[in-house]
Amino acid sequence: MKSFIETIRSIEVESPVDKIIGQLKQLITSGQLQPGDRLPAERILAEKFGVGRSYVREAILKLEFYGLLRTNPQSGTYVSGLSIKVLDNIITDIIKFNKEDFNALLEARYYLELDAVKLAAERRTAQDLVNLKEAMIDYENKINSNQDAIEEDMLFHIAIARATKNSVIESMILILIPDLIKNIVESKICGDNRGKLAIAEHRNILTAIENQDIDAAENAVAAHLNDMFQISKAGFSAQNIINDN
Amino acid sequence: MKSFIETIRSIEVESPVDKIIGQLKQLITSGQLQPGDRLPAERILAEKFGVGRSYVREAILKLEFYGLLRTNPQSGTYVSGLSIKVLDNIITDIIKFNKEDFNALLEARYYLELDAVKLAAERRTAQDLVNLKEAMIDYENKINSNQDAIEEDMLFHIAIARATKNSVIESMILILIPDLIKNIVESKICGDNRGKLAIAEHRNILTAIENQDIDAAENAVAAHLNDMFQISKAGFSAQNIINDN
DNA sequence: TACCAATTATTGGTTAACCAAATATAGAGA
DNA sequence: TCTCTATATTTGGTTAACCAATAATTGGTA
Repeated sequence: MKSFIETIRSIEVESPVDKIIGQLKQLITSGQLQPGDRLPAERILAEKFGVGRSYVREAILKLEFYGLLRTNPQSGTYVSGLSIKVLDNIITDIIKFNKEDFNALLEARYYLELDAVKLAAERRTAQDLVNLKEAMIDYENKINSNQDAIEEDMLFHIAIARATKNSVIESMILILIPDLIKNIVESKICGDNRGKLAIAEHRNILTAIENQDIDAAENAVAAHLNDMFQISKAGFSAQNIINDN
Repeated sequence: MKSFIETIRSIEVESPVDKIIGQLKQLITSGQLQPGDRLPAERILAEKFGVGRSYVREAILKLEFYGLLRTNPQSGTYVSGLSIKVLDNIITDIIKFNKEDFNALLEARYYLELDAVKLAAERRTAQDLVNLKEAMIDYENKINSNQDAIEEDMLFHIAIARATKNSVIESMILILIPDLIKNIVESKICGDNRGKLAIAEHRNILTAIENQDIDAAENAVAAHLNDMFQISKAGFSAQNIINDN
């Protein structure tokens, strides 16, 4: 009896929303709707598709999650660029959701940046090295004159992300880092001399990337991010103790 | 004048929807709402939050999109355990026009999943092992009876992501994997016997996670994803040759 | 003819009412 | 006391009407 029931396939009832999404996606990917174009009004679409407006709205909402569409209130719904940037919306959402889960954000950043620096060491171009060096020196100047160097620090890390030549990883880091650094500074996790210590660490990272020494690059970043990594690790351990009870 | 305009931050108007999402997410991550629990009815939530029901619906839709909730019509909205959206593979459909970005996505998935499995091996609970084993066996049954096993494959990988206990990494994988796997299968990048090969690979991954052998787990996933990794790697190499000219 | 202000029409946003399916309840019968 | 059935209630789904912001139109003025 069981073997028979196993063979029954679940009936795929394609909901009206999925049908609308499919058609809109088709219109966009086929080029009939270009980025910047305005979609017909929701009421018109509903009539054309022969469904209620709420279905159309739901479909549009979902496509907005992906960043495929952008809605301007009282004006219309527009096709936005269909590049890798569609992921940006999703990444932003994920980070927004997990704003409260600081440990998870720290940890994700740690591992992402380790991945990134390995790729950067492998693929960095001469231009990347110039950019990295520039960002590094800007940072050092600010620190040495006792100025705030948050932005410069960020730019150095972003320069690493750029050098990966991986647009997805770059986007993830680009979105994640500013959010994190803001939090780190506000919560004063780092002591006052952290900035000075970071100078040498940045130099180590750059040297390893320049030499295309992947292992050294990974170790250098791991050392640089170690403080934060320990915080997140401690957080997760605490979590586990709670769960084990 | 420009420097002045630069300092203006975009005003973060937290929409009612974002507030609701934040609160619901908190309830879930804090454990006050466990997987399988039913949320209060939409009308009740709307009243509690002091907003219209449509806002609540929109928030639920988004959380459903990110795999945190599951809605059963006329029954209620539940906190989701392992689940996937079988929605159209929108991300890959959009970016497959740009080969470079597609490779970047493959590569990002590769590194993300390596990170994930390391964390999973470290932190997996007994329940995680049960979930993983169940997902693995479901997959094997489907493959051995020559059935389509895309969904089961996805669920195995998502079970790994869940075992990381890192909601940021989990969310990213939850969004990327179904989209990618569906696309890979549909485009027949892999041969017909790929499914059978994957059985042994899945077993290796599970064993390593069970033994909390982090290195073995990483290697097992690397072996499992090697085909795709080679594709992305080849893409990046080709890119470099172009750049070097 | 060119420009501007007032008006009109159209847009997405929002609400409230209604629907059918799922569930909980109550009561009859064994 | 237990089980089953009929009923009532609750649920998410759906519709239609209304709202305010925007865009288009119109008419008048310089």
